[in-house]
Amino acid sequence: MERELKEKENVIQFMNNEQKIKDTDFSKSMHVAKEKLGKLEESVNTLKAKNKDLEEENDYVRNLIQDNNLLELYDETSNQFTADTIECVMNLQNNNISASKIGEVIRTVCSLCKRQPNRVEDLSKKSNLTLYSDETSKFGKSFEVFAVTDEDKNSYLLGLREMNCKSSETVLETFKDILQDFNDLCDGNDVGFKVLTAIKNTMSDRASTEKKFQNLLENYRTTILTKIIDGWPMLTEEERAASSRMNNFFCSLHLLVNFATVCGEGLKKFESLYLKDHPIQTDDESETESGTESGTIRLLRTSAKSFSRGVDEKNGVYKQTFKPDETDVMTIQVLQALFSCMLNLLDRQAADHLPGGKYFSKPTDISAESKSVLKHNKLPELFLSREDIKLKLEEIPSNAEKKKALKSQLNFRKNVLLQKSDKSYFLFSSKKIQKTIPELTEQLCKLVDESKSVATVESSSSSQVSLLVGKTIRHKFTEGTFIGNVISVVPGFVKWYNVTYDGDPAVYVYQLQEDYADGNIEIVVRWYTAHTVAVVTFQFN
DNA sequence: AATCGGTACTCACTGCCACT
DNA sequence: AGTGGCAGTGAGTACCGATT
Repeated sequence: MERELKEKENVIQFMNNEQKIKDTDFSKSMHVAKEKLGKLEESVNTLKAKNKDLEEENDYVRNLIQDNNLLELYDETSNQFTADTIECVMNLQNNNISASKIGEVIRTVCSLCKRQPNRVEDLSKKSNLTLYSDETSKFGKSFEVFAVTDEDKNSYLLGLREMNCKSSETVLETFKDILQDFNDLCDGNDVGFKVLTAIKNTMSDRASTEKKFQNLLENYRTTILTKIIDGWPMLTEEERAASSRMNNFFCSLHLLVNFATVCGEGLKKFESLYLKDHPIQTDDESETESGTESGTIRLLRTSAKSFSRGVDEKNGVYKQTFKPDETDVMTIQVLQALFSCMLNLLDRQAADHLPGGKYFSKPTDISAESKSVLKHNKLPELFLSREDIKLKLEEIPSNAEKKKALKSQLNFRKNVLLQKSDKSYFLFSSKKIQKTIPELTEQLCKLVDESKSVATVESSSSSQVSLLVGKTIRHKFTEGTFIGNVISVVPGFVKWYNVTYDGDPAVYVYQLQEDYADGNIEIVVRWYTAHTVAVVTFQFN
């Protein structure tokens, strides 16, 4: 019995051992299987990724093919015809294809290539356009550029023509020519005239020819209106006047530049007056009167070179301190002199916007009509710069030289000016294929455009913040005059201001602009009132 | 007819920088 | 060290139209 038990035990032990060996075998093979599985999973993953890549590429290529079906004659983002299109039209015209047939030619050729031209903007259906015009002369030739913006501030080039003379009549004739071309181009729909009637505003510099041109244009537009508008004789006198009236605006950048010029002249006058009373003891006679530039500006220019960061790194002295000193009295005199000069200029150049001017009261109908007006007249210059590039390029005889010139221009913008833009604009080749001269030209034009363009979207916030905020005012009440600080505009109520007055902790709310217009508020300089400096009035007449 | 106000271009000069 | 190219600057000039 005992032996039997032992034998069984032995058998069990043997079986156990056997089992153990089998277990390890199993775990071993299990491990191998797991490894295999891992490897398989990995390969599945890579295959999946590959598949995804391929799918994306497929999509991309499919899009590309679809895109390619559409021939881009018109750039939707910049709202202009592409340079290629313009060049194409010019070439067609050079080959004696009549203007009225050009559209048909392009369409036919497109269908031959199994492609479709994209849409073309219809200016004649818009309203309240703004006409920009600017004259320029190069090497004795005069050019006039006409451009238009719509209410969304999209810009269109109407035409760039050479003129034999720059009188206002010639400008008008040139403009009529362009409109006539529009008419011819669109087969008897009077499109040019419709565009003309849609133009409600003009923007230009203050050249006397431009002013005269605006008058001539207004008259011409009225005569066209009588022909275009059905039932013109039925309209009342006011309705006729309203639709024939145009708003003339002038470039505010020119105004800024003129500020500088006027200030320079004012300073010069001030200096000569001052030097009469306070002759400078100097051995060098030539130092006193030299040139027509005012000494102050010259000093500013020199010190800008020595003191400002970036102008001249070697001489950089960055620290600046402002504190009251004995020259402040004169500073006030100089400032008053300058302000009187600026006032003089504003009287002349901004009369329309000052009291008594036609835009002073801000009639609501005008602000609706003038939605399309930009604040400056840079648009014609922009189109002109493109033309300039092409003209200059034509002067270069060989294609290799042309390419070289374009490349160096692009390199200059990239490496020297450090112009930030789409990186592809700086490349000379794409996918190992050298770019053509028109392509490079277009890149350069785009870069020049970008560097010239300013944000045309006016920041509403900055224009809303009143100049009064943060100023010290002398506020006249029936009870007397109080000195106060304008803290802020009441949120949500632009016309209302929070004001505190000296010796009174309370915050008051007033419509300061009305009081300012009535002459009950003066903006004062704190320091000036504290020291009660006797101010010498200074006038240029 | 002369002057003024306004715009734009050309020319000469200057200082800076890179290249030789 | 000398030189050429380049941009910025001021002066001069042309031109147009309005005003005196």
